[in-house]
Amino acid sequence: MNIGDITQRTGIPARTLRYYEDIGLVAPARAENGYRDYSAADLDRLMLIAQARHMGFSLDECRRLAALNADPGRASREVRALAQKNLAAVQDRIARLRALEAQLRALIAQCHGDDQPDCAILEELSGKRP
Amino acid sequence: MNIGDITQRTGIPARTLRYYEDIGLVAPARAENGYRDYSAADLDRLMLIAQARHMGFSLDECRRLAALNADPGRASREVRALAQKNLAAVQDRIARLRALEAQLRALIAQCHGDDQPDCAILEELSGKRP
DNA sequence: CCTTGACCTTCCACCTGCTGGAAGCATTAC
DNA sequence: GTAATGCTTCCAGCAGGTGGAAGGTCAAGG
Repeated sequence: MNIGDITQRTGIPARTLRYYEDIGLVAPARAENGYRDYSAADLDRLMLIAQARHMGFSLDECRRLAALNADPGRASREVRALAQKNLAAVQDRIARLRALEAQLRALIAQCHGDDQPDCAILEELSGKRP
Repeated sequence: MNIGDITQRTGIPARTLRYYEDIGLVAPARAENGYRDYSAADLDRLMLIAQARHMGFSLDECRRLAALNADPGRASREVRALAQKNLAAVQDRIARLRALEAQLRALIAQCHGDDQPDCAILEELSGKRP
């Protein structure tokens, strides 16, 4: 299959597929004419990668997931550990963002938001308030 | 003040302060010896920027916040609008991450996580399940 | 007075995960 | 035959920094 077919089936832009080859995430064969010639296995691998990306896995984690997927002797423990690491990272980010949200809300609530220059947000940010 | 003093007072690494100068976010004077010579106003500006970065504002938003802070004729409406745009972005990211979290939890719950190779996570990700 | 160590300077490259454009072949459609 | 896609490569950039090398400066101690 040509790169365009893979794009259609995985939703990954051609550009990104070339990038994935650059970083060694996938290694399609080449046809006589120099075009990338993706095998069914390449497609499978890229499908997995596309899904994993949607689930927030980093490219490096995708690489490991693809390796595990291709390894018949794998232990599902390893896969689960990767997923749990990812979950923890996601939860951490959520926690941080929620704290941020609360702070922003508080800031916004204090600002009049009118034509006048006095602004509680700027006061807070520039540390002019204790 | 030297760059090290600013680092101590703002918590922004010297490296990053130089970067901020490169992108025109701050423009300290230079001493005879070529060292950056930050004024009190520069420090104030960087304090604001450091706080705004903590609140998730982009560098471009920081630039605008700093400009508003320095403008006595500003309308607090503008500051508030910036903050609200940021809040909306944060909320959007939280929503996405929460959806992700739920998906990851579901995946993890289905995987045995033992020595065996069969793994619900890989099955889901590689689309071997409907 | 000299040396040591901390601090400062510049430059250039690298990180993640792409994305954009230009220039140039190959293939396909009409 | 030619025009529109589709493919190739390379180079360059986005955010927001971080890392290292090579070198100038300054303050303190012996």
